[in-house]
Amino acid sequence: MTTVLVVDDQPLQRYGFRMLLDSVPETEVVGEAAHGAEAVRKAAELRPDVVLMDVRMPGMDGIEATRRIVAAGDRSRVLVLTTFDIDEYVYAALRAGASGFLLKDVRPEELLAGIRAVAAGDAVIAPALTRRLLQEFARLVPPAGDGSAQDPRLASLTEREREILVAIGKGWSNSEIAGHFVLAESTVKTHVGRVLSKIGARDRIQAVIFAYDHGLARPHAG
Amino acid sequence: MTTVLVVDDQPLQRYGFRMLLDSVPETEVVGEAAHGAEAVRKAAELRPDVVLMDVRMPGMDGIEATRRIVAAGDRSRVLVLTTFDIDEYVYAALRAGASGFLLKDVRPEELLAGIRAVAAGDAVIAPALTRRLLQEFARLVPPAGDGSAQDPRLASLTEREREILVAIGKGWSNSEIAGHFVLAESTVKTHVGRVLSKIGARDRIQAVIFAYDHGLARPHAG
DNA sequence: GGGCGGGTGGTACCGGGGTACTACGACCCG
DNA sequence: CGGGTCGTAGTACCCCGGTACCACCCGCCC
Repeated sequence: MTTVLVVDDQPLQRYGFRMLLDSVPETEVVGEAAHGAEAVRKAAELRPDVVLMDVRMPGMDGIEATRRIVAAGDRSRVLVLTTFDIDEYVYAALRAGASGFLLKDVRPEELLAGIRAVAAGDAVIAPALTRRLLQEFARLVPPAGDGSAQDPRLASLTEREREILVAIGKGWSNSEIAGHFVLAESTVKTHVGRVLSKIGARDRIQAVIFAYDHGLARPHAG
Repeated sequence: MTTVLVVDDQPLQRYGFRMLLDSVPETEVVGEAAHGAEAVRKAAELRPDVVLMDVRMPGMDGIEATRRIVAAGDRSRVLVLTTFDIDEYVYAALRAGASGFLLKDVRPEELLAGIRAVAAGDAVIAPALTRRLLQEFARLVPPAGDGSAQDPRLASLTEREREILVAIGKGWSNSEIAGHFVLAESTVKTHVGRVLSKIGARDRIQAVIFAYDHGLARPHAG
């Protein structure tokens, strides 16, 4: 038996969900909420297996409510529902920790399958959204593990120059680089000058950008 | 009617798929292939709506075959199947341009639903994989614009100062920034100075790094 | 040996970047 | 009204970064 909390500001919509979910033996609606704040409160109180969450609501919206419910760590999974397939909602919901994202025009059996999957710890995405998500994903991932088709400008650097470029990418000044590699500052200047010339950067700022774009420098999000 | 090309090195597996797909009126298997090279050739020849592609095959594997079929641009969608839920396969397949990824233990009706979705231009992911994909996605995206758990230094910036920081992140000089925003260079210097002070950067180079680390600047790998 | 590329140094110069400080209009709020 | 924030703008000053040019050493290879 899967317990469900239905969150939607439209009473009629909640009624529809309740009818559907209570009509099958495997799910049971244990509570309803009309807005985000109530959803957070009831989720903490009822500890449902799944929270069926509408995105657009007055007051605290579904995204923020999702974030808080997930942060509470009560093992409740959140399945987000929306009328429109607006991308920003999708991304925001996923960042908020939602386990799934479906459109409201989902067929009943698909919704039930979605709830089943989410309750089991899996995740679901509406097929229409999955395509865009995959495109976005493919766009994000490639720079991480390519390795073969690297920039010829990068290949033209000597070992030492690459080290210098990495140091530039860390934001070090010439004197700091000199200190780190035990070199004269004039030597560092020579190296930096050659690096800039080889990669076609007019100054070390664009060299930093080059380093980030080519994976020589990596975010460490502090 | 959806035409399907079945690609698998196991004859018995192909037979199973053919029986299933030909048993319903909406799909028809128009061809089979036993390895990647044959798959690429037959896809070009038969122009199926959907290619059901096994990942593990002798010779050219399903990933490479997928890449070539997608690159051919014949509008064939590739639905990748694998026995194991190995992540690297998933990511590689998605990068290769696959429209879907399902496990071989999928229930027949889910496979049919998947083929239907892919033929319609949507995408599908096995629920068990979707969860991991979403986690990965959430890991990749958050720096883009979280809103809650973001750096207080970033929050302390005014709207204008954030714009300036983004411009700095693009590698623009003060005069370029001035030109872009139609400001006096002295004004830009004032803004830049305040930005550096607020985020605790000693010069614009470290501001560039800050921008990248906090998602205000994005790699564009060129 | 001589040439060559890479790494290491130096000097000299100049311009952009950063700092310090000041100032004023617009706007909001108590 | 006064006070605060924000955006705008200016002047003056100094220093780091970038460039140009040169020089030496080392290892390698023709």
